Amino acid sequence: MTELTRPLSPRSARAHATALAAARALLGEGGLPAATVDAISLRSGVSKATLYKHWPSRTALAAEAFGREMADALPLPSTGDPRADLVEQVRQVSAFYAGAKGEVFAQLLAACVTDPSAAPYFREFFLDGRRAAISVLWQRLVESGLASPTVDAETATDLLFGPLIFRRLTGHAPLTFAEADAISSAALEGLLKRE
Amino acid sequence: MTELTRPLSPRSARAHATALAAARALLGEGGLPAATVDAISLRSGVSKATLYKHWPSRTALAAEAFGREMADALPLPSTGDPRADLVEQVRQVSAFYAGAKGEVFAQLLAACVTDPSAAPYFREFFLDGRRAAISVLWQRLVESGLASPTVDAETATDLLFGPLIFRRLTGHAPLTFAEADAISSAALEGLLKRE
Amino acid sequence: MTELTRPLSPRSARAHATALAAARALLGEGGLPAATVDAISLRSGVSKATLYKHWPSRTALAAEAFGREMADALPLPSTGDPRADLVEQVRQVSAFYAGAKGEVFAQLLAACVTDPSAAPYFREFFLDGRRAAISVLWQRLVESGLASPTVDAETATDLLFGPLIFRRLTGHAPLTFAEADAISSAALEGLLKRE
Amino acid sequence: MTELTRPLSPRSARAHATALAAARALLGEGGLPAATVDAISLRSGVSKATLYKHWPSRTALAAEAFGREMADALPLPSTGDPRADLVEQVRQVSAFYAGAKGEVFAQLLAACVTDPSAAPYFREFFLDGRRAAISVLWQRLVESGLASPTVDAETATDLLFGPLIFRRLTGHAPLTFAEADAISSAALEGLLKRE
DNA sequence: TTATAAACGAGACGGTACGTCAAGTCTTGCT
DNA sequence: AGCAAGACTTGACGTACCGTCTCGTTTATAA
Repeated sequence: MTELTRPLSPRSARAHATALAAARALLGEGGLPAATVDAISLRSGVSKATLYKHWPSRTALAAEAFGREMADALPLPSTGDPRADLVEQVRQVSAFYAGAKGEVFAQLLAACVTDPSAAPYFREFFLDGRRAAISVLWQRLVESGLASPTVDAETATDLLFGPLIFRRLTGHAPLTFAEADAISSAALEGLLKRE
Repeated sequence: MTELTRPLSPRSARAHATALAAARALLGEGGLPAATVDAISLRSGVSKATLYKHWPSRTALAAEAFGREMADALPLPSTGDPRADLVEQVRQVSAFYAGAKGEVFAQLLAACVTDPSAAPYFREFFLDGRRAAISVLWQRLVESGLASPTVDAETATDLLFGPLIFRRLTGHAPLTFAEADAISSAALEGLLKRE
Repeated sequence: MTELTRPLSPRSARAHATALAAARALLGEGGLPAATVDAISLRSGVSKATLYKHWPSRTALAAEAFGREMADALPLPSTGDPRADLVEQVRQVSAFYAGAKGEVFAQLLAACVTDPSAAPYFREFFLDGRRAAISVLWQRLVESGLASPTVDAETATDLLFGPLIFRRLTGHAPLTFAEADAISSAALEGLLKRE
Repeated sequence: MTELTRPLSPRSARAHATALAAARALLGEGGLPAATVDAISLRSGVSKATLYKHWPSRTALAAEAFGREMADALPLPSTGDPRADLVEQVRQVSAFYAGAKGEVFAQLLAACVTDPSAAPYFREFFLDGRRAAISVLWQRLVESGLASPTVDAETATDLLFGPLIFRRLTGHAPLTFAEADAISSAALEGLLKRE
């Protein structure tokens, strides 16, 4: 448990949860631009003052809402073939980025650049989750002897997803499965051990 | 010549250039947040109305100003060793991202997510330049037989810089030379031919 | 001939007339707000620079256009009965003020408050014409011995039309024939000689 | 109490009053042109957004400020002689129109033509007050048997002040006491009963 | 007929103010 | 006490129209 997830009084917990639900709904309807503080307050019935007692900024609130929603949306593949699992995960994630949720992801990532107070929330509730998932897959590869233990999961994650995210942000190239495969295979060639 | 760089009357050209200079200065002083439309107008003496005739939004203006400034700031290494050149370029770029200019880069990249009208300007005046530079280096590698012609420069660029940019945006990991080397060597392992 | 109506070269005269025609049309379509300098220039093909060589301001141009149009629109009644003629004139004018043209009149009168350079044009091309018409009627009354020569036509005009215009501007009371009659009869009672 | 004068929370009332005071001061210094929204906001410390929550437009704000200021500035004469009182009132009002405040009055009247949203404010806070004052005087005349009850105070007011205001707006004739007397006596001749 | 100077057409520019928006803070009153 | 309601400040945005200016072209008149 971190500083961002301390226990709350029942009343506070209710306000907290209600606000998150409203934010999630608004994010789904119109992305981050729709998740206005006033809109969240209005829909949830939680006052603005209370919102700012729970989160340092609107972006932080949205980041937590988004992160919690995504927590279960991207299940870990587990076919037994570690390499295939990782490739599959990259494909899934690239599909995610290409879709509507990917748009929200991009908006949040962008917003965190401007609003540093939100970054910890985005990391805590979204990025760390993704990263942990990859760590598991990576660990399996290392244990299978396919990947070198000298490359840490951090670097592997960045190599596998950084390119996809970069494309998503700049929109200079499409995010198809083919592209995802090209990237993941190239990256994995570099990451995995030679025979 | 694209649509964004059509020839202008002398008078317009003057206003255009003056505005860009003011924007560049403001970006240098306080990053994107300082490059307000009013501030640019005030400092350059170019009226707001004129600014909005030349650019669709403040972000587009800033993107062009930033891109033009960076055009020469990142020279191509040319030591004769294609692989070393590419590695050196990655190191330089990672240093760039880690510095003050990298902050502005991140702000612009983020702003383009929110403001789609600015994205073409950012691509035209910054990203494409960077991408072209890498293409040259990549071409040398292909010609040297070190890299496979089946991997295009686009993919290579994304693989080499996507991870760095991702780190810069989320701030989850530092952008040191060591990190840059780890990433570039891992990526290159996958990209380059095995002997 | 006043300073405002000096002879022009054929070319200039053409531009002058074309601009006035365009202004008149625009006034008819959307009132003074529609008679933008750009709109007049665009529709007439007369450049803005030329417009400002002929008139000191957009309002002056519009005032002249309006005044010339109205010159013949309000014919003098001439039934032989001077008193009836005057009453009829007041009724006609009140009907005019109540209509669409009256709206434009009000807009021009208002604009001249803000833009003093236009006032002479409004007087020259509109007000003086109206005032002259009343003078004729008033003169007939005086000659008929119905009105005292000690009251000048100026005062009579103001008394007869001031109230109507005041109502038109503030909109606090309607401008019906009944109202016009009430005002004119009351005013005339004071202006005309007793039996 | 009308819709324009509903009760406000203490906080809002403070902002409302402060804004009006600033507007009044600015009107006094530079007339309506000086009563810019930004200027009022700056001087009063009330933000523009708040101003636009309280009033539909800058003109409406200025109209209310002006009207409230004038409320006590033009006291009712009460000499016991109803006719003399009315003449005196006309003289006072004509002096008012001829002065600096009259300039502001003309500007506001003109502005209300362009900005219909402001007209109710000008009526509510200025014109109705003036009109009520005249009604009192007129009532006294009627009660004294000097004026006919068939002429309503509305018409009398328009007849007495319309001409003055018309002169003030067009500037075609001066607004001296002599002129005012000529107008008022002529008008009253028509309005008052013959013995 | 041709030169040439004035006037024009096209349209960009500087300036000023407008009215709007969302973020984040603060007050007021209810529970 | 603590929260809902909501008004307030701040800062920037993008727009509209005015009147001025530049530049290249047309037109009228005199050589």
